Amino acid sequence: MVERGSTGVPGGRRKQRVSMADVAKLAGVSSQTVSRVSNGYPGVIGATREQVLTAMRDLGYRPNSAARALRYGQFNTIGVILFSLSSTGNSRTVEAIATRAAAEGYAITLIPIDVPTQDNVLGAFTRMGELAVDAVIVIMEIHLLDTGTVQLPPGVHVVVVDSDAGDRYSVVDTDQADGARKAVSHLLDLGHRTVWHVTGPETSFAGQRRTQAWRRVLEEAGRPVPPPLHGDWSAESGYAAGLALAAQPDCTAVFASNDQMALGLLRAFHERGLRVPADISVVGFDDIPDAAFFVPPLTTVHQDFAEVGRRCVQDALHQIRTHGGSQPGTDLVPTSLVVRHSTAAPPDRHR
Amino acid sequence: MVERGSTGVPGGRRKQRVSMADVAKLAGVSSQTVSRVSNGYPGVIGATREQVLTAMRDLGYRPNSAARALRYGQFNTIGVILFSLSSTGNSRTVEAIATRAAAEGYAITLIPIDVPTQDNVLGAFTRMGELAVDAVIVIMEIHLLDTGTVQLPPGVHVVVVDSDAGDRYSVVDTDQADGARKAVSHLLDLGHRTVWHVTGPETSFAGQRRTQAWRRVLEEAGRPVPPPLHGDWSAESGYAAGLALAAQPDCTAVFASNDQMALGLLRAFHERGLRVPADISVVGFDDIPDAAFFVPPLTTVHQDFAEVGRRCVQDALHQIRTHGGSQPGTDLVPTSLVVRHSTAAPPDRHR
DNA sequence: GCCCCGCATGTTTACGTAAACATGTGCTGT
DNA sequence: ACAGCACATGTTTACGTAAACATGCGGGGC
Repeated sequence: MVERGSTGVPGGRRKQRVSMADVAKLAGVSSQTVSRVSNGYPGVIGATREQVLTAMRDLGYRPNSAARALRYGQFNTIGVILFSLSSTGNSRTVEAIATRAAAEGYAITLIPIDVPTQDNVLGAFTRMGELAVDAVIVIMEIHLLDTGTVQLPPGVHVVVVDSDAGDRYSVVDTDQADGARKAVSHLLDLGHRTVWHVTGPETSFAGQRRTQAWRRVLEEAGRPVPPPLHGDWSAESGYAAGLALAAQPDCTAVFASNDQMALGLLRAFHERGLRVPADISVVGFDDIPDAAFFVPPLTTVHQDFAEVGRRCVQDALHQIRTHGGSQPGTDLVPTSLVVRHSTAAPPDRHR
Repeated sequence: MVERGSTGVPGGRRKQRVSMADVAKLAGVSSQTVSRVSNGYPGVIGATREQVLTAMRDLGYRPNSAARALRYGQFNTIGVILFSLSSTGNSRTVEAIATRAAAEGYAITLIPIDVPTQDNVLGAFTRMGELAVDAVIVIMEIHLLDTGTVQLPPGVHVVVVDSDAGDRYSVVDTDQADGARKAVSHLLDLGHRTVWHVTGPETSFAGQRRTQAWRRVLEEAGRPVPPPLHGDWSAESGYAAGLALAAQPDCTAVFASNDQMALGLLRAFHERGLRVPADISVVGFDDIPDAAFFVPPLTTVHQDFAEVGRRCVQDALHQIRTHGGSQPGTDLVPTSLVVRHSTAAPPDRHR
């Protein structure tokens, strides 16, 4: 008989992972008793328990979660499908999801999608299907999924962030419209005749809703609606928009659809010699940590990403526990306007 | 006999997930044949294969990864333990890890640690041990682990980012020292007599190494070494440091240990009427996307987070495939200096 | 024409765990 | 003192998959 446990490689161990049977043998008990100790069940006498615990320590026993999952039919894992972690919002949402899930004893499995083509998304869902996942949280413009093509594996519970798919899925989202409303109203209240707007990409529902709300507020107030400038969330696109806006003599207030584009605006205005907020006011959206340290500190709409993440997990767990008992619908997380120093009344000549 | 498949809950299905046996029954074959088809093995005649595929589709069969993992003894999953996703660097590293891992057919499981106490870290490792994970990537100051207390579960392969634990673990990291050297040298080359410095937190090895390199360059050039100012990576701490530095009449150049603190510096200097770079030069570290749109655009050290993530996964996979065959050691990813507009020669009076 | 071999498919088994059921010991109550 | 029961512990089984081994059929070589 060859001793297969020994190997010449330092630290190179066969995958002879320690199982309950091994512990049981060493402790001189049955594997069921080991199981009971491992799971903290009562009905094991002190001395036996000690023996088992000692054996576990000596052998470095760790339960095999695959076997557990197989036994229980669930994995204590939530999958997160997302397009990108680069945006502050996404990474903070994911962090909140992970933290909350950990507190509930769930792990998070990340499935990133490089390029959001139908194929890739479909692939991600397929992989999720094969994956050990009890529920899936999708952080992505859901219309990319085109429900006709992409079939969510049945029996997998889904929560969607940042989408209008509330009729089909459980949706958690920031109240984009209300946030935008607050931003635009704030500028109008300061006395600006109207508010210009730098949008997010057209593929973004969050961006679309902010833009809709911006338009709505202006229309309701009977103000002219300037043509929106199209951005892509990046500071660079904000900078480009800022150069264009600086050439508009009647532009005294801008609502940017996120803080990074607002940063680009600030730089463009600074370059063109426009003082913020004396000559022109800027409001952003997101309230990223850096926003308070822009020059000048940015007035912006605060999004509670942590709360979004928390509710996602709550909803996912609820679906898991009730076997999909919850109805589709949209859960809106409120926003708040954080007023800093990038907004003020318009210059006198524009009054 | 009660039919347990039916339930009154809309969409609420028992966990009667479709198994190979179900497919086999419908297709009129044995489950082994289904297995063969599922895994694309040869030795199944066309007609039979078609029958099985049809049955799979009809029932919506998806393989159970827990059973697979149990059978094979591995999970095709890499765990990532991290302190925070909030920092740009971490989230981009994680994104790169996830992307690369996905390309290799591995999933990523995230374990966040709220507060990096020994207990929490230990808990995370324990959970990882129980988790279905073939390797672990730790993004964290490793000295928090204090190897005496925290025991990595044996048989789990580990890669560490941002640490000096190269003697015990496989470490992948940005070449912090070289990056800092480039930053400080750049400023000296411009004619500054010396360079002030805002550090990262003392608990950060990355920060420590940047600070060491800063000091070393000054000493080697025979320049005075001003007392470093202590930051915590946040723009706010950079702002505070900036206010202090603005009061130093002989300070003409500052190296901030990351871009966010540099942002804080820029704002403080702007508030104090110091022009950057005419009166004072600033260099950051990281090259976050926004840095190009600071006022003025920031000269900074570019870190290739994506490459770090990629190498982490490569190393982890290598360990998995060779059963831990790789030796501990440090794999350094090079940096580059990106010169923008926040640096210039010192004002004449300081020449 | 018969034997043997190859190939398609079926059967058995093990992976590690834990519920369900089975056993056996000692103590309690009358 | 003995029935009966509570409690500690052991045994069996199922979870879904796939390797290893077994079966059975048809066709080619002699």
